[in-house]
Amino acid sequence: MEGWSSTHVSSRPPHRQNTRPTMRDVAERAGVALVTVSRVVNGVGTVREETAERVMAAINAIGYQRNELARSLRPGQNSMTIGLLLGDLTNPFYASLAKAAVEVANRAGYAVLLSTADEDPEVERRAVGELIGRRVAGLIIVPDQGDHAFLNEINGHDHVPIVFVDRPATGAEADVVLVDNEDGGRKATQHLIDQGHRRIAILGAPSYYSTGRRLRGYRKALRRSGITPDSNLVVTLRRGTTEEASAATHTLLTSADPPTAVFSTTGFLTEGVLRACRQLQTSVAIVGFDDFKLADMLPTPVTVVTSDTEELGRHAARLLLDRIDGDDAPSRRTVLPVQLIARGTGEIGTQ
Amino acid sequence: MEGWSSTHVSSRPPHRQNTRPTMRDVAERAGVALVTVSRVVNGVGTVREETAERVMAAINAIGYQRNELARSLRPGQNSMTIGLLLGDLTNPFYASLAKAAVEVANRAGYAVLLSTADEDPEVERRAVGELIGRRVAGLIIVPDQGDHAFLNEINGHDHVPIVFVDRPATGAEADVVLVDNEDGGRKATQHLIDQGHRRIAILGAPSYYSTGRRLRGYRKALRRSGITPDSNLVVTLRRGTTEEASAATHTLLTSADPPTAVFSTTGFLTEGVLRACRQLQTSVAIVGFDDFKLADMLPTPVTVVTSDTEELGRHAARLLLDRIDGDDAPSRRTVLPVQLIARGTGEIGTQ
DNA sequence: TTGTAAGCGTTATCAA
DNA sequence: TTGATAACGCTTACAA
Repeated sequence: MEGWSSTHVSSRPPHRQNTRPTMRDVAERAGVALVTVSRVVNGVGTVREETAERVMAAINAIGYQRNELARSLRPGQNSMTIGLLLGDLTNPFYASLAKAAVEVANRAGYAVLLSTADEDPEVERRAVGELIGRRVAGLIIVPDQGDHAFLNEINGHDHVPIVFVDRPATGAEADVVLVDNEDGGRKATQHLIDQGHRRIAILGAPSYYSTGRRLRGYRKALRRSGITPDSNLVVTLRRGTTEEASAATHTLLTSADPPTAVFSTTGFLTEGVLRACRQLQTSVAIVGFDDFKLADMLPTPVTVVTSDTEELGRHAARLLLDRIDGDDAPSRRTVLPVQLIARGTGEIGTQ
Repeated sequence: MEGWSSTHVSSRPPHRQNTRPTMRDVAERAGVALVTVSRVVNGVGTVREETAERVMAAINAIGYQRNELARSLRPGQNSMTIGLLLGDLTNPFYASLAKAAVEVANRAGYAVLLSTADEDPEVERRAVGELIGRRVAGLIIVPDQGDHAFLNEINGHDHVPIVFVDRPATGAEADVVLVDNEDGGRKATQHLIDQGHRRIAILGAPSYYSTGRRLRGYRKALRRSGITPDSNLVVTLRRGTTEEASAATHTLLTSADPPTAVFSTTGFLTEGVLRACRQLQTSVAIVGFDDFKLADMLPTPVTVVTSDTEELGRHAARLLLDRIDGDDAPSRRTVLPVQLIARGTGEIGTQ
């Protein structure tokens, strides 16, 4: 009853849904076998010049384009797609990270599946699942807090390399690309000390990795200068929003024994500090972690410590591509340098 | 010679490369047929409670996860992936667009392939090819200048819906989601007129769609107020960078008959105008198109006309998903409203 | 309720 | 140099 094996079926079965032309269509049109088309498309094996031309003509005529999904189904092929999992793109930090990573990946022929897991471990877990389900060849992740042990299976047993960016993931062992948070904290604080400040407050987001390291740098700088840390000047916010930072600054500056300087450890927080100052019509010395646009255009240009965020993304992508290409050396930890840009707010002296 | 049809092959062929477990692995472990696993995973057909539990147990035991790539190879299935093609993510406009689109898509179960084609038509064309090769179910594109007729085939014959954002594509017919550029231009200019200005310059990026419409609004507002347009006050930059805008502003303000107000038609340009003013230690009245962070914190807070960029992205994504779901009504053009936010620079009077 | 078989578009293997 | 065939992991008919 099956006619298909004896009769040469020249046209598509009627129930066909996917409408894009396939190698079979090209082959029919060029009057060659399907496998010959494959050889031409991939430039492997041997095909007579004239045959190849006929195939190419057919390809152009019907607008054939290789189906990468089918291709990656074959053993030994990867999907030529990586996954990128990070926070809110509205945060310029994540935006430049993404920009740079996409650039490197695309240039190497990889597509990028972008997913944003906004600080929610459960969302993050689901997102990773979606990406793995699409068989990404590797993952770049800015990990949230919370246990990431579930990634070890992916990275290890499943051989899907993972690179963490900006902070390591607790419970998971993989490559990490970081900025030198501790040195940044130290540099920011030291700069304020150099301007004569001794009562220096630090504003931190919740106990993320970065905040902890920046705080450590802050403490080291104080200790080195013989300044006794005042725990009233160490403020850890609950969520790390601009509004919280603004409120906290308000409290600090209107307290009995206010600080003369503030080290704010993220871009959002710096904005909050600035807004509070404006509202109070005061100014304190400020150094922020992370540079931001127009920082130099504000009434008092803002002094910051910063690192090259795009380089962070580029490096992560390059590292991941190396891993995908088979580099199986032990996990690497890269730390990018941080530099201070003095613009004004950090140079406001004590009275 | 083929033993495979008579002998029950219970273990994997040795040359296996992809190491993730498959339905076959689950089936073996649960002692059922592969198709039963499929039924359980997809919740279709009928499976006895007890059998389903055995299958689920096996799935959890070996950490099975459905291969979406293989799945989407079947007729009538789509890849559950859309493509997003836009400009430099460092531009907050694109970043919010992407954020919103990704959010909507993910929530609907779609993954997003992100590609950035930086104002280069050839790069854009290649990027579209890569996305189509991965069989995206739809495309959201912020089109560059240049002919986009090649997209008609994709949108029409191949049934891959396309939604253009921020500007229509020349030569291609598809849904478009825009902001009301002309009204924005009109509102910005009218606001300056209302403050008493009559010599109002306009700074535009190259003749992109948006700039043209904003310019038209500018002209209409002038005409309506009986102001004769001065062509010396209409400046079209060659690339639209901040630096160019700064230089152009410098030229304008130091000319024999300088304008008393400037309408800058993009965020980058507005920054350039502000920098030039600072450098010259002058101030002119300014209204910018597109809001930006810290606009309200600058020495003179910046007046802008703006629309809801995230809504732009959300709307585009929702429209695309509708199309993917089969909505085949004629192409739609959505225009989002623009509002003016008066902050200071627009309210600087004449002398 | 469960299973067999065919096929989605591609590439690797082997034979002609 | 070219082609027939199996297989990648999955779902949809159809059969038991």
